[in-house]
Amino acid sequence: MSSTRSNRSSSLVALVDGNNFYVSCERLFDPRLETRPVIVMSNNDGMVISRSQEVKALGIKMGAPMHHIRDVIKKHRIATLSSNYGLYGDLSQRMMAVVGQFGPVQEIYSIDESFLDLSDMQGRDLVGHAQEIRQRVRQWVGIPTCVGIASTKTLAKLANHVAKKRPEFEGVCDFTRMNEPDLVELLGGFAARDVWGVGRQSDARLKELGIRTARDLLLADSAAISTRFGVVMERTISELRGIGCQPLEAVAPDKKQILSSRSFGRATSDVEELAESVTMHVSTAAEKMRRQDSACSTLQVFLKTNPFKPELPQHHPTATVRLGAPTDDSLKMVSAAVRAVRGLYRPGYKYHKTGVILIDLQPKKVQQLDLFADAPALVSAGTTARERLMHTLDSVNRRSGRGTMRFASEGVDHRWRMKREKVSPAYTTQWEELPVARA
DNA sequence: TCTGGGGTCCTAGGACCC
DNA sequence: TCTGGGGTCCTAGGACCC
Repeated sequence: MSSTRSNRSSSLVALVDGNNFYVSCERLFDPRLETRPVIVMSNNDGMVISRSQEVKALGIKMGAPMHHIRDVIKKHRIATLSSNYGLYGDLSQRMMAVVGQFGPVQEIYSIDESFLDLSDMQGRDLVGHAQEIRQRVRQWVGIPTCVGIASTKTLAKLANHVAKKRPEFEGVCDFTRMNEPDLVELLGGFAARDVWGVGRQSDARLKELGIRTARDLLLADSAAISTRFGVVMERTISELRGIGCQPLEAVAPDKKQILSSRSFGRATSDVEELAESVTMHVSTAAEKMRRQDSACSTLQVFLKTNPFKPELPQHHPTATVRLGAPTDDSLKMVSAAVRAVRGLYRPGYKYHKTGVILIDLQPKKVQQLDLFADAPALVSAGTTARERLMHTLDSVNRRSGRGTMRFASEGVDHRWRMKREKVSPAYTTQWEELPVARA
């Protein structure tokens, strides 16, 4: 054991994470929420995706279906809000910009978390530095955060978790300040499930081997774990021991696939409505794809009935659609996808979700040509009329809001659109909805 | 009435080739 | 009588993350 963390001094990683991020965003613009327990709900107001401290204390779990907790909500006067991703995304960008000033390399890991490389601060006051980050984000953006510091990403995640759970750390936990026996003992107080990369399934199987805590996992026989659980879990153990297996990625790599899907507010058996929703998903996904300058030659379309209603007949077909030469042309993709919907559709089922996945993504410049195509689709000099149209479409929608310019086959009625009954205003991204300060 | 959406990586198994 | 072995590619599915 003495050698397991001997090289930990070589790198320093901080994880900065927003506390109850969506709830914090909502509270920032509606101070009345400060004194109430608050829940932010998923799309369609279906389940819990962010909870204030008070809600966590009441034992309401992440992911709980809203209709299971109706009574608790009423009893404790919990405020429930539809999710407002425009708001969260905007505040996220501000938070990331502030955090990024505190280290030479930042990896934005999710909407509310980023890693910072602090390796060049060896021997300096890291806790003080981290407190400064927290204070500035709080002051400039308004979001409370916690910071975990350690020699690897996995340990930094765990340190962050400790900082959140143990008030005595005052929001910052630095594992590199602790000596090894103390750290191992501390980890004995946290479940294996709290470790990044240990999910529900692995946790159950680890328990069968007597591995219950983060400490147990750190001390486990990694060769034996590797055969039973695979290389991913083996890497997790290495990271717990201070051996970095996951470098920081400052530049987000291009997406390898892009998915757009959504449950309906109300199930439908109407093939035209299914086609409308799929048209919308294709155009959303294609716009994202063009933003990263990629093209694709294959897409998948799927329909799903509601799996939570086993008493109804179930149908969840998928179609894989080949497009020929790689393309980023929404029109081409829409017509192929809609054809696929008509092929997949069976009358008599209540569909409650559709989706489109663009797979096979590749940079536009280096694409393979279709051997049988009449003419190269995208390599022609300059831009084609179709490309200019896509460009116009994207810039209009960027400037004036999604859906300003769209395909006729997306329909206008949208009786299937999702439910968002309690959404807060777009405080930071729409002029008409800016908060007003009163004297 | 009522259970999200968007990703990544890994593995197993089948088809096919030499 | 004997019934291989190694490699690639593709797909589906599982597990994990937030």
